[in-house]
Amino acid sequence: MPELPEVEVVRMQLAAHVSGKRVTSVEVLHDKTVAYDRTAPARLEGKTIRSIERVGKLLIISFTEDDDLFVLVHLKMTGQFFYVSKDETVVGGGHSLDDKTLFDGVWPHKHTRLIVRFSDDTVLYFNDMRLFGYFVLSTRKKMEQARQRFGPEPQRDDFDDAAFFEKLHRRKTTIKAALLDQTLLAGLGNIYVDETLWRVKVAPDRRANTLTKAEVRAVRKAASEVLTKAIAAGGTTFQSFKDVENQAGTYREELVVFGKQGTPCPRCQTLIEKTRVAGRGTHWCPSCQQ
DNA sequence: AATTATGTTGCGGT
DNA sequence: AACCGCAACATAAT
Repeated sequence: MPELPEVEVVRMQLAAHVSGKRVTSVEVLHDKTVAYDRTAPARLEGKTIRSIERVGKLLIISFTEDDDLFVLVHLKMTGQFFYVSKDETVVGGGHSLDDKTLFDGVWPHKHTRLIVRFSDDTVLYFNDMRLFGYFVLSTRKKMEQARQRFGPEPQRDDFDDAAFFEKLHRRKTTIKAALLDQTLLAGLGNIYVDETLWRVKVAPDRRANTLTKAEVRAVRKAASEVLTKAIAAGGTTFQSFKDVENQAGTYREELVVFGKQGTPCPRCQTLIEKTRVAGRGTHWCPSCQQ
């Protein structure tokens, strides 16, 4: 269930390990993963990976030999990549609820949906337990359309705070629902929204249109800091998730409210509550978040 | 057995 | 024409 930091960690790992490699075969193990077009991935055979980019939580793979061919990958809740070299050493990464089932040292396993093999005998596995994720071929036009559905990412230095305020000001929904909307702001998910709102002392069920300009600026800044720190920590890991070179992301240690219900708020000692906002489990301090 | 899960999308209603 | 809230997608753990 990766959010922007986890997807960025995966992107960096993939860029380091498969950029410049030539695809020799793509094996589709589950049709839904490729939008039921099981023959399409064969078009990747013989192509060399040029780059791996990320927009919000979406990965975009491009190829040296074809300007109009892209792969769009979304991990959704349980998608993960593992990159395995000839000697079976894991040097790729992914994310899972519980790697006892999803990452048991055997490839492929029951949740492996697609296998990409490269000319140097290395292999990339795409696993996705819940089958919400996708790995689909795209034209440049469709790729651009997908890109345009995302709002700006909070870390951008050209972020337009005034435009963001105007958008939020027109929203009647809760600030939490608004921050989860990827067309407004790209990258935050349930964990990092809760962490961001705690930092700026805003209650998750406040109406988005009640935030002041100063609060909106603070939200953007806090979101940026949270995402940047989470990337630096290798993402957030629950259960026993393993990451780059078999390391777990350590941002979990820095979480203040997510999963901390019943523990004292580090700012005011009031107990953190877990409620439901925007249909999601929501963690917050009822005293200092207003 | 029922509830929950770090994400998005499509639907009916406003 | 937006915008809103919620069910749906599919699987496993508690």
